[in-house]
Amino acid sequence: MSSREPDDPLDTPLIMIKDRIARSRYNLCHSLCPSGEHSVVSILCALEETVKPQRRRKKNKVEGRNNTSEVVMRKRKLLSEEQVSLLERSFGDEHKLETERKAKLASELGLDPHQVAVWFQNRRARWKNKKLEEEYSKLKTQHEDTIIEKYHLETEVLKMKEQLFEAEKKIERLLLEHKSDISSNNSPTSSIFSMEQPHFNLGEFGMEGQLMDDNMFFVADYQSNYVTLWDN
DNA sequence: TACCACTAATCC
DNA sequence: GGATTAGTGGTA
Repeated sequence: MSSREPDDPLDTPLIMIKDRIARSRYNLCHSLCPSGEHSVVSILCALEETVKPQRRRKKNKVEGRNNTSEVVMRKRKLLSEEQVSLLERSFGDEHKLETERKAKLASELGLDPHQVAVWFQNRRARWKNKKLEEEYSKLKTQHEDTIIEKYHLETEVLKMKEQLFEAEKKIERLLLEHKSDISSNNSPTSSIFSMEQPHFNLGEFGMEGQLMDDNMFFVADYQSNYVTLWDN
């Protein structure tokens, strides 16, 4: 009576075999990607992509004379206009084809039920491709519109930044002027905000400003009456 | 078993 | 060369 080796697969529980396969997968991936940057699944998928076998269809063969097999070209029968028309109408009603409907259609068309099934299969594929193309062109248009809008917004932001920069420069210049006025003991500038505080005309930026103290500048927006304060 | 993706074969 | 028909293998 011969006893099996302890490592005989037949003696190994299924769970242990699965565990070994998992560990082998991990070791393989680790050797391919030691940094662990790519997941086991992504590496396996990539490997499968690269070694994906091309499916080659065998040519139809028939038994020839003297038991030799001959390669024959498959004859493809084009459907008549009436057949296609009825199939199209049926497809328009419902893209799926139940067994009963298939048999009924096949008998009405004088076709093999398998031919009807294949026709529906191919028709669904054509329909899906068309939908994808439509969806693609819709998304492409949306994308192009978004790019144009982004460009306009970016241009606007640049203009506004320029305006802001100019306004800040002017404020700085006026503050300096104000300080030099004080030091030379001149009388205070008139203001719409207050008679005591210095007022700055920033009309070209759509606003006017007033110095509240050494660290605070008060700005009124003409158009929206919105009032802002910021630290100088 | 029906369905799908992919492909080959064929027609026009 | 595009459209159509049909074979093949994988999957739920």
